[in-house]
Amino acid sequence: MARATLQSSDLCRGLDESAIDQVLNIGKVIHFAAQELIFSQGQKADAVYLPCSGSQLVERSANTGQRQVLAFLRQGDYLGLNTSDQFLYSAHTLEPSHMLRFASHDFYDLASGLPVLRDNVGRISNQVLARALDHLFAIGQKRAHERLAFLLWQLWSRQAASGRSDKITLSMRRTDIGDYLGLTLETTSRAFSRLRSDAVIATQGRNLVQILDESALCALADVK
Amino acid sequence: MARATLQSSDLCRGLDESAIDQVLNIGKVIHFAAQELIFSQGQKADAVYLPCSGSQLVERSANTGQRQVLAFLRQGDYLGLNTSDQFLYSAHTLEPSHMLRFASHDFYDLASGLPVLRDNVGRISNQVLARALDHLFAIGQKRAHERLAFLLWQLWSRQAASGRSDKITLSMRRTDIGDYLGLTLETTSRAFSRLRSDAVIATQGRNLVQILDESALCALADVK
DNA sequence: CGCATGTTTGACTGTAGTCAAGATGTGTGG
DNA sequence: CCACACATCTTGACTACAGTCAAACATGCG
Repeated sequence: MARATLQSSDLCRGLDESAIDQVLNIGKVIHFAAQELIFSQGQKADAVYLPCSGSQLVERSANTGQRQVLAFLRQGDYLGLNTSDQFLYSAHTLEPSHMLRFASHDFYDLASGLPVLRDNVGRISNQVLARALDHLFAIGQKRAHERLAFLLWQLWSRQAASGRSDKITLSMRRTDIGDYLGLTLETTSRAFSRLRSDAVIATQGRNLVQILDESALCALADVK
Repeated sequence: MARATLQSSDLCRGLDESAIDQVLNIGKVIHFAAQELIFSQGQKADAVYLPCSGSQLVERSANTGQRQVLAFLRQGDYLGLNTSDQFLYSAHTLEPSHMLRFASHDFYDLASGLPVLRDNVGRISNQVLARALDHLFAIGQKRAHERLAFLLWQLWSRQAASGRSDKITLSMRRTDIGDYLGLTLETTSRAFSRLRSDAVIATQGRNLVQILDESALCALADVK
């Protein structure tokens, strides 16, 4: 599983088999239960993680109890790559997950000897920033149901990269979505209802969303 | 001016004089008038800039006319460092400004031969991301006057790095502040009034803010 | 089946947005 | 140097969107 994750990752794009072996060599697959803490905000940033299976959540919380969810992760994403010496956020799993873990010093030592890997890390940093800017725009400028459309489009387009389907399975709660979008869970729920009644999406159970009108979703999300 | 900017920059931290000369060699100081465009969103990202004087604004706008201000810059900041092949945002000056400009290929060629410079670029990327996450948290979770406190604290603590003073000169309009904080200019203005009546700040003219109660400002901004 | 957890909906409140008028700066030309 | 005109900012009145509190409704697990 670890090898498959690496081979299909942007991180190892352009690396030959032997280089991938070197990367694999310093990593270790760890299993986490659902809702298990991976690391905490403020903790020494001593590791880099690659999700191999399951889904994870990245969040920042304040003394005041407020919480901002920063990202939802899955296979193909990265965790802990762009940190100073302390983690600026916490991460925990949503579903049971396998994560490929690298000790930071091992990882950066290896990267400094593999220019391709090093460049990939830089490229990924840029992607992470680009995503943060999209997120910022959505939260700062859009209305509730548009923000939800933005998230659904994000989730959908990222999973579409693997297998084409008009369905999304949500592994997070409404509260998590709300905290990602800067909304309460009630407003989030109403946003779901609105997209449903506007026939943009349909839902089966709590966690399965079907996209009925892709172009409407894009328009609301203001993408493409 | 360019040399002084570089010497005091995080970008050139740890570089010796000859290395700084090399950097200086590939750069060129350009002067911009107030409110002049530096580059546009979508344009090929062919340059990196360092503000030497004046102040600048980074923004993203949508087809719908909505605008999110992403950052206010001044000496000590960076512009265009963390981009893919196209700029993901536009930048223009607020005041007349001198900017040190590097062609991207020159800059990255040089960086690949100077490990210290390369590492500094990575560190700066992380700072940029860290700031974006702070921004995200503020917009997603705080109320209007708290968001303004957050911005004032940011501006104040960054200028405090140079010379200690309890005053901040704002080079941007209320609209710009509103678009940075995800508020309208009217709400922004009311937030100023509120901080004023709560004796957190005082204002002299439109653009000069005096910080009366630093601890209240920090508490509202939820920092430190 | 029953309970716990999570979600939806309803009624009401509060914060920020909109529209509009008035005040305060800022720059220019007489 | 003053007067005027334009920009920008502030304030007010009203509206709309999202937040709060609360109850009813699902869903899933033991």
